[in-house]
Amino acid sequence: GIVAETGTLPRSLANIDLFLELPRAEVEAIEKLVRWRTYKAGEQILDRASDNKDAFLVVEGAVRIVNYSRSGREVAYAVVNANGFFGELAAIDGEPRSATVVAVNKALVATVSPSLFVELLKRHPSMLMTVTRRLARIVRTCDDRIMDLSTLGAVQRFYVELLRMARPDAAGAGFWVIYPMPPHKEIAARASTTRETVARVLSQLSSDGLVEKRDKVLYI
Amino acid sequence: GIVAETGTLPRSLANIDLFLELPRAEVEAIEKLVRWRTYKAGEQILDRASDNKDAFLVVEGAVRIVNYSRSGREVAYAVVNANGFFGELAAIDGEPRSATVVAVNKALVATVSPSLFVELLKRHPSMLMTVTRRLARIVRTCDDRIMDLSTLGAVQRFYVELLRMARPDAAGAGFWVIYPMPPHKEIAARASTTRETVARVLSQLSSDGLVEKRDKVLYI
DNA sequence: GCATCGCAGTGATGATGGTCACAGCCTCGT
DNA sequence: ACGAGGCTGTGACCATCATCACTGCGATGC
Repeated sequence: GIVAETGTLPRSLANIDLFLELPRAEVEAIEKLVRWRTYKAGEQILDRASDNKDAFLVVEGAVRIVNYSRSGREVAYAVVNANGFFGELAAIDGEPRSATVVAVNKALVATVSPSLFVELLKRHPSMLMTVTRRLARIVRTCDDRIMDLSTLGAVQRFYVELLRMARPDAAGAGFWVIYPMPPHKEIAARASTTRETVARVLSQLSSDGLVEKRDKVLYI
Repeated sequence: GIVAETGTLPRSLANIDLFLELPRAEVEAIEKLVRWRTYKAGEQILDRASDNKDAFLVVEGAVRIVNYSRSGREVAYAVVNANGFFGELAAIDGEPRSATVVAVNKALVATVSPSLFVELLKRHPSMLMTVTRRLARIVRTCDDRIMDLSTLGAVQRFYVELLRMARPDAAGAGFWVIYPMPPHKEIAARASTTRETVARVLSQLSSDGLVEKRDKVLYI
């Protein structure tokens, strides 16, 4: 759920996507080999500059993968939800960290040493295959993004980002909704533009009657 | 070599990076299961729109991975040289092609059916690992590029592209050289800018004495 | 050897969008 | 309940670059 405010923590890796195909016993063994840690909302989990090479499993909460340019501009790469993982890159190739990671919500995260991670991948080819498929998906996403950045203007990028975020309305009619409407700042980071542009275009769309706002956006 | 003008073709997969760790016998078996084809310089090998899902091994020559926007703008992703491979994405995840591929030189390419490719990966985890590492490298490259596109101006992107292409001069002194100087058009595609901007900035640099041209560029 | 085509250089122009600067609003925490 | 700090709208301005439009030049083919 969004946040289980209830005091303590189910330190189980049973639901982690990566381990779905592993025998229960093995997963329980792994649970004892990882380090556990909770992070507060907004807390930094991993810094681009750090020389840490661990892989991370997100057990509860969610996490944003992000990067800051020298000039302080924020570029958002992705969000990893509960039961996902991140930090595979450095664990696999031993190169330096390529991005910074911060907790969105309060989050419970398990840390896996790179040697253990690689060991597991070697022992369980199906796990390796999962990682590979994930990387494949990431590559596709990145390629698309590069295309967008290279060929579209800021406004258009914002449009497609909107579309990406929107899901067809649950209750029938041709609406599309963006439910937890993220702050302009964040949309801007995803579309690689500025807060101001997002605000402007949004109010433009709104006055054109294309979108309506009520804590969430409605599409016509 | 650049091009072996000598008539025919050494249809061997012995040097393909992917197979380096495989026993010779196995590689020879594979040689009989692939389709062979040569392409002329500039010929299109793979179209973004095609529903083909094969993987490809580059035996001779080189290949450019590229994409065209609706407006005809070209975005260059990468170059795959002899002994490399491409097309893994679709072979792995079965999704549609994400890019177009054209031959740079005359090229000899072996085509592997997706089922065989996956089969091989399953049978040889070390091969899978190689593919995974390659994807990891690609992801890193893409991330960097997204950063550049998001935070740098066209001119600066061109600068860093120049730097990326340059290698320290073989013979001592503090020069950096770009040897086979690609046409402006192509540099522009890599840096996501236009031919004109490249030309302009280049002549600017040149009049500042920062670079000199003589079929190849010299750095001070 | 001449014609052709693609590459290279450069100017003029205009749209796009980033930056700065405020002013109103929420919303949370105490 | 009230302040503070973050989100949001919007105006003015101006740098950046893509686009268009030509002009040489250098290969390449017949």
